Amino acid sequence: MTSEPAPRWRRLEPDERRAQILACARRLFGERHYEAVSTTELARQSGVARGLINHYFGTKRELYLAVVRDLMFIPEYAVERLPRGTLEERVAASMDRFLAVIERNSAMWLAAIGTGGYGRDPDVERIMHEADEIAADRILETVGLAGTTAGREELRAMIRSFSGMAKAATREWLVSRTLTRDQVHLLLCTTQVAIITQVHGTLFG
Amino acid sequence: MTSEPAPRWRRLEPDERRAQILACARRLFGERHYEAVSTTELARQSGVARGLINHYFGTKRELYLAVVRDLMFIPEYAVERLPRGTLEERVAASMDRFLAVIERNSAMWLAAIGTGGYGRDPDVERIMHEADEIAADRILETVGLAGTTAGREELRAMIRSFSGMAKAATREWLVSRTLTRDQVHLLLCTTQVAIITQVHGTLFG
DNA sequence: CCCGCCTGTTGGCAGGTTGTCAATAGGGCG
DNA sequence: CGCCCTATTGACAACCTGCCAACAGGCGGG
Repeated sequence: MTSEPAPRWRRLEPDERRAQILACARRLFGERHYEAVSTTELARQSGVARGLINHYFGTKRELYLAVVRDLMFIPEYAVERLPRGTLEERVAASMDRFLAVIERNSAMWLAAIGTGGYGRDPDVERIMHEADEIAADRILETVGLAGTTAGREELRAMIRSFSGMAKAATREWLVSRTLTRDQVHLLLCTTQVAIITQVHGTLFG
Repeated sequence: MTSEPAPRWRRLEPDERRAQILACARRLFGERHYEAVSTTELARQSGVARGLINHYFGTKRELYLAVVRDLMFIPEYAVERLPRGTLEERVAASMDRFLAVIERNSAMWLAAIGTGGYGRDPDVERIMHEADEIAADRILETVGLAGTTAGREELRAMIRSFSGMAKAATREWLVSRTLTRDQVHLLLCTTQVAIITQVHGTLFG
């Protein structure tokens, strides 16, 4: 007659539970900064015991790093089928796709480049650096310099520096609203072309 | 006969004590990130009771913000007596002074821009933004566009974006050692000139 | 259909951290 | 010399994090 007592908690697959906690962490870390989020609250909002978070991620810090790593995965804008044309045309086209992706995933992008808690954090810095490396490779392909050998590392370093400007510029566009999309496009295209033709050209032309 | 018992602690002027704690905090936050520094250690190394830190700065967070604010005060590279000449020459000269200052205070500079570089933390973000504003004004003076009215805000926004690249580039130079000082100089000069002549010129020329 | 085992999950403990506040004592001044 | 102002201390309460032994959901063998 009496139905069996409803289980007090459901047993999930590790991957599933992990993803659930990660999603909740992404949300909380997204709206508040590191130290303002306690594992206690994280556990409560995830609907699990606090100890489970340590079981899956080890430490609060590692959970945070997992979130950052996760956010850095931005759907890549297809590089294939880029129009053949002058350097300027190809840069303009790829930058256009880039901004389109950013615009569609603006929240995620801002969260990703805006992540970093406070204080210099070598771990976070390393993750950001890896992401910049990937972006640099993509740009090299785009502009058809993927096979360059002379001054390759310098060029990559300059492109990583350029990424710093791209991040700041998209923030001006999407957060401060002080630049329009077209202005950002012009700014980034001009700069990128200048770096490739003038700077890299001067040094290793 | 017995000399009077040596006082167990010295009474200092508030400003003096405040500065002493701040100096210690600057050192510790410079070598480790926020959460890895405890107020307990801060107090011990400062040679004061932990409670005194809260008395002077309120909270650990506010102490941190005070450090950041302090670090952002970089001795300004004199703008006066800039050589009269072409735009390129003036930009090159001012950039040279800029890099010289950076080189002399590299630890401080890296701590400042590494701090939050990109912070979801609104307070830190606001401080960094103020510093960028000041830098933008200085650049405008340098290139002799301080009086511009057409597209002034857009130009400032672009210069702030440029600051993002300058930060990343100095990091490549001083931390990763992937760029030389000369290469950074060339990169920044070329970019800045391109922004002013091509981008700003195109839009509001 | 029931039982036993594997392992996902819990809950409480120990050490450490932060902000507060009443009490203490340095040292300048009348 | 002694008073008084206030810089400074030390202890307390609340909280947080990492750890771990114990518990129980639910799948597979008998």
